[in-house]
Amino acid sequence: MPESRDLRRPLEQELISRGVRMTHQRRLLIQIIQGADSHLDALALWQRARRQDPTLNKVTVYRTLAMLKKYGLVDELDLMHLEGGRHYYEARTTRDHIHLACIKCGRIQEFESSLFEKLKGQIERERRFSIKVVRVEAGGFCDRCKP
Amino acid sequence: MPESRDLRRPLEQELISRGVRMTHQRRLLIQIIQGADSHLDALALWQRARRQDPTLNKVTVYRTLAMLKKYGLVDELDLMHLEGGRHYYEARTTRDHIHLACIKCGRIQEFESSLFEKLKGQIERERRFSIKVVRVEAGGFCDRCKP
DNA sequence: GTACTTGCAAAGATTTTGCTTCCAA
DNA sequence: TTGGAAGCAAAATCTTTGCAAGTAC
Repeated sequence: MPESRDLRRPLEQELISRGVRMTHQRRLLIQIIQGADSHLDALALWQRARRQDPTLNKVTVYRTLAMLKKYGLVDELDLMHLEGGRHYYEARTTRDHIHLACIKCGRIQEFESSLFEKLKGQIERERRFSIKVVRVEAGGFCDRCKP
Repeated sequence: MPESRDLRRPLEQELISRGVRMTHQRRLLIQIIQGADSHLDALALWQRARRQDPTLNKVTVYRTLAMLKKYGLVDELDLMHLEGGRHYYEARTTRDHIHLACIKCGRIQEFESSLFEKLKGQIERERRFSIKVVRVEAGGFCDRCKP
């Protein structure tokens, strides 16, 4: 899966270099996404953004997320819909990873694996399918919650 | 990932053996899910069911799907939300598989792989995470749509 | 200045809930 | 007979759209 974009580059630079207009709303939202400790959904992102700019509208959050998704700068996750049907977002990193969602405590773990990379390669080769985004989510019991 | 239930057993038998009440609505919905050629969402399932029983309510479809999901008899898919935020369902089969969604033509392919089985094993071992459901979805260009 | 973006209000899409009636076991 | 299930209507949740006003470049 060749990837020309340098994913370590901050989102703002990335957007500017693509000719996307930088508004202060976008700058704020991007900053929150990049600095987030956990996976945020639109509502959580909006709530954090409002602390800095109370006039920022929820619609702007949705539109900004759609824009970032369009440019492949964020990944959209379901995290097994442990609570409601919302989507979660994370800035795309250099390496794909798997999300493990504990159905008991709700903890989300991330997991990287060369087997995963091999699996992607296998799909691309055997199906001649060009992967643009890939999402792996597992639901189950984490080590702390295992019966 | 040990799996005690015999997944080849028809859904109806499976439900009865679990003491679930069999209504004619459930029988009809299960039959459609098992015989479906493609992945159905709640609306599509309802539309097909209504051809046989015009009084069957959409809410019953949602409740039946929730029940089947609870018992682990169907898997819920997003298929990369190529069109809207709906969920798709498929009867659980003996072997997990990966869904490949073409972002150009919308075609959904399924892919089985021993690498995938190995990957699950690795997760269970290294994280001591007990996987109950796993969902792998890739979006990209299929062989017919590749530029 | 101009085209793109925002805020606001409203609508749209999908799913869930409350409650009464009905039916499978 | 009786507790669980279905139907109906209404609500809840999450997201998108139309349009006037604002703003980055």
